[in-house]
Amino acid sequence: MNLFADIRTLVLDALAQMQSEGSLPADLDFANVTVEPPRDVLHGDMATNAAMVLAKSAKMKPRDIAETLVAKLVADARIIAADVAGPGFLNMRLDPLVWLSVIPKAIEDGAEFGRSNMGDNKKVNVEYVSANPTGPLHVGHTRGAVFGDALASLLDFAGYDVTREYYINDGGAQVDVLARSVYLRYLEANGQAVQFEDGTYPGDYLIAVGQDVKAKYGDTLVDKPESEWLAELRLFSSDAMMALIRADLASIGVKMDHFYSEKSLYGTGLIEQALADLDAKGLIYEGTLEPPKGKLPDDWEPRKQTLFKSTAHGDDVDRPIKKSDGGWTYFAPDIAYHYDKIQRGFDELIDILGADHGGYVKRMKAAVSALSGGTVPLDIKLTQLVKLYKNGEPFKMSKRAGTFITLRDLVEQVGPDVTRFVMLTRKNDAPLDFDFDKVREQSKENPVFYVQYAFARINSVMNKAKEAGIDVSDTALATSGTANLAHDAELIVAKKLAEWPRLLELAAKHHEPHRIAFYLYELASDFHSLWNRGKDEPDLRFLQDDKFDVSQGKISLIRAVSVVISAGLGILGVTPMEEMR
RNA sequence: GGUCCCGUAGCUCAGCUGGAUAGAGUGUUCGCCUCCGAAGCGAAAGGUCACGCGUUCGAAUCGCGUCGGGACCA
Repeated sequence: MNLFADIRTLVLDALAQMQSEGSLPADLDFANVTVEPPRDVLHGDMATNAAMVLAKSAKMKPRDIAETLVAKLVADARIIAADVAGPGFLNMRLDPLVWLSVIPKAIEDGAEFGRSNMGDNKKVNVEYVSANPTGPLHVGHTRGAVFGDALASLLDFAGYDVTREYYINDGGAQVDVLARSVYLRYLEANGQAVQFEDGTYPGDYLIAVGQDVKAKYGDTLVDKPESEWLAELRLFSSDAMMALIRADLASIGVKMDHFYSEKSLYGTGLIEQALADLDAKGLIYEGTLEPPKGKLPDDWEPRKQTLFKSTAHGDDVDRPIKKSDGGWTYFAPDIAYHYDKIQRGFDELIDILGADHGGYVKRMKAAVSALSGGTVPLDIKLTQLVKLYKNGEPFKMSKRAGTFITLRDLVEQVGPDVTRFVMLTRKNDAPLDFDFDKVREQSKENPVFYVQYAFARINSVMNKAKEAGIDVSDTALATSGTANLAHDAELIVAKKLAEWPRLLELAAKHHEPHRIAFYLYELASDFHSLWNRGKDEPDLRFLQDDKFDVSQGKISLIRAVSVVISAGLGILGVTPMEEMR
């Protein structure tokens, strides 16, 4: 149920009618005709740009089209007034009953209210986190995890068939580093004094892994050359790290459908297959790249290598896929991985990456475009840095000393709900300030609590109503009737509720879950406002002495608010709080 | 040198992919608890949408350029 879509259909029908009557040319494109909430409520309930958009191709004055359209629209029972304003805007006022009809609908649908089929069950793969399996997740990963997870839920709610996926970079040199670091911890567990030099991971989290290695191998690996334990410890260590990472993800409610191992690509021929596909399209060649412009790296020298002609698909330079020693570049398995996603039949791909991978976007898009023949869109969302603060003071992290803030720290200090919500109160490509103290503050300044507070207040009123003997079950409220909700202040809230299905589709279309967080804040604000008006205007109080039916109608309104809040929070992965005392 | 992101109220940020007089929070000033949760509400004040051209009925939004901040570049 999307009232804006309903009215747009009405407008399009009216336009078609005008065409059949000859008051509008036959061949017109209505695609750009929109029905939106007007910026200023004084203009009405909904506005359409139809007259202005069509004026040019119809070779008519906008106002002439609008006048005829007005006559058609007001014939519909839902439209009680329509008029032309400004350059040709058509403002409509709807019967309040139309707005109020959203209330029983929301209550009936519950957490499913607003679910859309715009995705048409298309298969979407959302790849996120994908941190190297070399240690626990830190703050930056957390933002990617929360963003990707909320986006996945959002798309699911919008009718897509979503797969949540994590790509494990377990094939590269950083896993060697991990294995060597674990070996040092293993020696330590066997009573040796060890030193962590540059190029090893000194973090405490490997101590336990070293002890586990000892438990499994005893002292049999001590004093053995690297060649005898490296392969073994690579596997052991990366498995241990993935167990750690899965636990981290679970602690903020992220559950992947699929973990895809880079290592599993090797030896299957998939890389060769993907590159053969590109080769068949004439996109692989042996060549020498131009030297980069500007300052040259000291060790730069021209060199012949195997290149992917990514410039044919929008990249700035062609990219090497083989190193001079004949091994794959890190790009080659990534191509194969995305090739595999396409082979698995996804209609759309989304990658969530940290902003430091920005340089990667064009080449990956080029690869997917080439591999899929342009049929599978790849959207790459970059999440910007998280700046940590404590009491307003920047909180420094030192990776060298191993004192970086982990996802676990966040969850322990502020909890998963606050972490998730706060990370979604900013657009993904805007830097985020995360203040450990402010996010726990219980005030309006903190959006998490503001929204939660609204939910708790509604719950509180409903409890009061129940004590007074009013039936506040959803089945009773959905049929209670909304005839008593005639006040403008109440209509404001109903209108905000009616925006939910539309907002959800827009958020899904643009891959921007943060819009939900902002919407929930606005909805909570409208509710708090209505609540306070009840102090001056007793008619607006939710509980009306002895008038059970009137009270029930008013409670149905705020119950609809709490339904939408919990639906919205559900998509964001946040649990609503029944009470906050 | 190049690529990508960003520049909106004193501060932190939205702005529904081109719509009407650009909006919230915070801060400042002033009001509201005998009353469903004041962890809240209302009002005032605050703007050259970084700057300059261009595209058109119409630009914070799209294009080009300049300046400034950030990320990245075998």
